[in-house]
This record gives sequence, C-alpha cells and structure tokens, in this order.
Amino acid sequence: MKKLIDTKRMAEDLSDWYLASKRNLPWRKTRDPYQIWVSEIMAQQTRISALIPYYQRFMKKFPTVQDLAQADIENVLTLWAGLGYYSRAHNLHKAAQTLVNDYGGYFPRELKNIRSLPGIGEYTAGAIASISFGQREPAVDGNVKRVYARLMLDDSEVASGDMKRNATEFVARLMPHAQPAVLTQALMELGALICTPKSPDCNICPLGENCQAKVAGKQLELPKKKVSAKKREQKKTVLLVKNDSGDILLKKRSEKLLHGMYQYVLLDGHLEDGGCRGELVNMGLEPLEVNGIKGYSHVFTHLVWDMRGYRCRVKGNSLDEARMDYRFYSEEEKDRLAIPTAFIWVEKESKEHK
DNA sequence: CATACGTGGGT
DNA sequence: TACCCAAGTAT
Repeated sequence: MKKLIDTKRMAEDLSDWYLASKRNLPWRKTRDPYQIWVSEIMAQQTRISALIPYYQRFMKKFPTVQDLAQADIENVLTLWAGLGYYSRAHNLHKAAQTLVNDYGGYFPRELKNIRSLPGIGEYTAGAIASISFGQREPAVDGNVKRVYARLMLDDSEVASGDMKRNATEFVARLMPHAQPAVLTQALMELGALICTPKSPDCNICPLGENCQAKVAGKQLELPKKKVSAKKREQKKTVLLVKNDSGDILLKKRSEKLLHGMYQYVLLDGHLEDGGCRGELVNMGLEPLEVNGIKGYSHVFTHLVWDMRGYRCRVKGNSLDEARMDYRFYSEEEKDRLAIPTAFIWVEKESKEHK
C-alpha cells in the first residue's frame, strides 16, 4: 500500500515555489513551440549553462522553423559544433522539414504527432505538449525521476521501466492541480536547483515535509543507479596535413560517431613518422615534412580516443581515388566547417610546435 | 533491456 | 586523476 499524499497541496507548493524562484532562461519568455522545441533538444543530456550561448546563436540564425528547414545541414552542424550528440542537429533539421512540408510550418498539437518527429521521444513530446500547448501531458526526465524517487522513497533502478512508469504516474496525479506548463518546468527546476544528485538542499525544499527520503535520511541513496560500464580505449593518430598553398586535408565523416562532422586525417593505432609517411604515400601524396606534436586524449560517453598527433607538409593536391573522401580546404573554408571538440586541439598544438 | 551517442564542469 | 553527471533518443 502506497503512502497517501496530498497531490493537490504538493502541486500548489511546487508551482508557488517555481513562480517565485525560477531562473530567467532565454526560452522562458515564450510559449512558441518552435523555440520550446529547440531549447528542449539542446537541453537533452546537456547542462543549461553550456547550451545558452548555442541557443541564442541558433535563434538568431534560424528564427523560424522555415529558416531551419531551408538551411543547409552543414550550417546547422557548424552552429552545433561543440555541443555534442550531433544526431540532435540532424534530427532537428529533418523534423523542421517535416513540419514545413507536412504540417504547413506549424507544430502539431497531438502528442502522437509530436512524438513521431525525429529526435522527439516521450520526454520531449510531453515537455512541448505541456509547456507550449498547456496540455496535461507528463514530461519525465532525469530530474523528475530523482525528485519522484526521493519523495516517494522508490528504490527502483533509475533507468528501469518501473521507474519511468511510476514517475509518470506520479506526475499525472499532480497534473490536474497546477498549470501544466508550470508543473513540468517546476519539477525539473526543483531537480536542477534544490533536489540535486550530490548535494540536495532539503532545508529549503518546498516539498520537504512530504519527502519520504528526507524523513528516512536517504536522499543521497536515491535514485538508485547501476555502475557504469568501463569505456573502451582506442589508439588513434591524427595528421594535420597542409599542401604548398597552406590548404588543409579534411574529411567529412560518414561514420555514426560524429556523423557529418569534419576531421583531420585520422588513422587507427599509434603510428611513428615512417608509418605516417607511408599512409600519406598511400593516399597519393608526397610527404615533405612529418613532425610530431603533442597528442590528446578525448573522452566520449562510451569510449576514449588516445590520439597521437603529427604536423605534415605534402606536395601535390590529387588524392588517390580510394581516398577521395578526403579533400583540401582553404583556411577560410575550414573556418566555416563543423569540426567537433575531439579535434580542436590539433591546430593549436601544431602552432605550439613550430 | 542494453548500448551508442559528445562535451564540459564539478568533486 | 578519474569518475560522475546534465531537461534523452534511436536502435
């Protein structure tokens, strides 16, 4: 038997707290579904402080869904470079085209239709429906699960289906007693500002007296999480290759990882000078200089690239037919390309070693 | 249900 | 240093 809670009182306390304490974020001045949507996509697995400058640049460059739909994906990715999870940018762009082509440029209001757009899952669909359209649709993210798990002392594993179901049901019970737009954001704001993972400030929590974890002193034990798998490490060699004109050899990635982003010459394993020269010859180029530079380790969510670096000067511009995925770009062209953070060190270290 | 998918900041 | 974590989604 679950402990009875006063959901009406809880929803009201939460709303009052939110309206008095919410942060002044750029997307909180509007209910325009396009702006709410973009903010939600950017916020996925990303700290608010990191996304704000991206959001502002994005809105300036693509003020409407039509602007985004008509944009070249290259420009969207260039703007997104550094934010990570680049499938978000691909999906955002695709979905904008769907909105323009199939929905007359307007966001659909039906949850099912919102959910069907690429990049929009259950959470984001609920967030848009509630925040933008005022519908009573729960939006359950990591914050909401944490707040719920502590309030109700639910020790389900945070990634489990049980936790998602239970948290969703909990939010659904609060929904009738507050404005949906306020409630959705209030739950997340509470998780972000007070009911934080490592140091919850229970003394000033608006729901403190209703929190079973606080009563039991188990705030820091909830929600329960599985130990994460160890990242696998891959050895790589990166070549900053320039020709006589100072053009730089780059490739647009077709792999799923960093898809559509540009990279310098990237080789498997740790190569010595000779190995690098061999690779350049294989590509149809004539290596004139190959100098080692400081390497870098780049940590992704699930793997680590242990990268060694070289600065290379070559003769020739025509690549072997098998390596036409690489191409020389002028400095000005390169500056407009989407280069992910994993490779940002390369040019910097190259200059250090001159 | 587990895993792939980025990055930067906090401890 | 190493690990955790932050408004998830797709497969």
